[in-house]
Amino acid sequence: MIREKKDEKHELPELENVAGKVVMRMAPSPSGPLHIGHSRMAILNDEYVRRYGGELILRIEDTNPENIDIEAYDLIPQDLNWLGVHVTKKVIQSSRMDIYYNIAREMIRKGFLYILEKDQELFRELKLKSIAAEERSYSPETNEEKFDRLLSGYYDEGEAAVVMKTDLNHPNPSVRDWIAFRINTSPHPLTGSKYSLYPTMNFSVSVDDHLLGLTHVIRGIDHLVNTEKQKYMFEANKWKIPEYFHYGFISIPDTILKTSVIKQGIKSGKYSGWDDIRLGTIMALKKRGYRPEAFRKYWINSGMRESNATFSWEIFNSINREIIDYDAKRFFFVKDPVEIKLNNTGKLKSHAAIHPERPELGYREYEINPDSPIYFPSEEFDKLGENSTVRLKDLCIVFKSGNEFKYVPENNDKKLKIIQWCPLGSDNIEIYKPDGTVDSGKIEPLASGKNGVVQLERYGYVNLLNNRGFYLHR
RNA sequence: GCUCCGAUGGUGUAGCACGGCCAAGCAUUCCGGCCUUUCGAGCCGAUGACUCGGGUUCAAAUCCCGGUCGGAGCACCA
Repeated sequence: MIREKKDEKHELPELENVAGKVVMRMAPSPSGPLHIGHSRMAILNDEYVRRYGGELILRIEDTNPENIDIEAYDLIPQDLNWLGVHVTKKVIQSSRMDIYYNIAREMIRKGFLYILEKDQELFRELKLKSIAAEERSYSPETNEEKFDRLLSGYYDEGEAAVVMKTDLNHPNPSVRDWIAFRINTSPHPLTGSKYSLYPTMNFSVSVDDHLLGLTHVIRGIDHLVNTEKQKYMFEANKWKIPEYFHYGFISIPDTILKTSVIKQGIKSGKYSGWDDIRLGTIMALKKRGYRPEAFRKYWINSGMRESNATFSWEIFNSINREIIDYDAKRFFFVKDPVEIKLNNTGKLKSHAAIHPERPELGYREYEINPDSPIYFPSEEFDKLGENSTVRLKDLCIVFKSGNEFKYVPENNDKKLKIIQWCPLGSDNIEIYKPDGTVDSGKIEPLASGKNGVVQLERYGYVNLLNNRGFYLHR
């Protein structure tokens, strides 16, 4: 159904230097589940692997024991799976510590790494002046000895580190002799206190990108400098350097994404969980009724530009609406209902399509007895002037008279305001909105017990879930 | 401050690597009209952009230089 649409434009650009298949990766840190920003890197990588064939590696980067949420190891793959991202291989960095140690030892022997026993303030000052720390010229033997001491737990946090030799005259001070390993004695959720010497991201990423055979790396421009740092690793070891591409930042307006903020909010009871619909997590967006295809289409549409941009909920919603509309059944919802009499003398019958473009789905029909009131949105009622005529959608025409309506027979006036209503016996429902507010009211009987995305006419698309509603978008 | 990146309508993009086919395409929003017993969908129409200044050239959104603005990095985080 969705596939039939003609998406003539909006294709991702070709990658450079593709020789046959590609190997790509996404590398989240396990601090929490994925949010909409992460979905971009996941989908972009997935798209290219689909196009060229090859492997898509999920590499969980958990070399900083202080920034790990154990739940994330499961939540991340779940989110990716829901997004339709096809991971062919999963790697967890904390299970590869020996690999990093072995390569480090090799590099120490070759003189590419040295052990620093100096406080970081001084080290940083020296780097700013392009001056070598005295340890830089120590022999490989001395360094290997110290490395063993480092591994044995001889040093405490901050007392020593392993440094990658680069170029002390590099114009960017942070590229000069960067830290390759540091000590962190916090317990690791997966490995406990087995290790205390952890590689920094620039070291482990380089090693893994090489060992896993990455051909292309696409990542955000925040990694531009890291790419430069990592190239020193590749050059020192004579490894083949992957193709890099850096895309610009997308700022996502009006959306709570920061893991630390969310975590704090969950803890304090402000948010109900990772899927609280006020959040920008994949789980929350799923709960509201966004479709995975919408994410994919949006990110392909917005491409891989290096300039920064703003995420457009407008466009995202429009894409999603196109996907869901065909399957969204129509129902009436009356917010803040008031009971209003129609003063009809005979029975009235309503006749409304379940989906205006799909008559085969049938109709929603209700009978309104004489003297029986209906539910009507109070706000709309208050706005109506005395004697003004409106059409109760799919039911009849009425005019306002005091606190009641007066029934009038059909007329030919096509320009009447049309307003939804609900029959007596409708269920109560609460609709939770992303801004944190809740709309409560009545939903027509035929909708009761339904789950999934529906369109509440003149109100918006809502995901129904166990007799509650979660607002999707207009 | 230093290093590095970027700049097309309200928003998101196409085009720029090989200057002319671009008095700039598409999507979305807004506005108007049609259709319609939804403020959804559909149809028609309208408004709206190449950051600025120089240069090269017969010709520049596309190449060069400078300014401006925006962003990223300057961690023993990723």
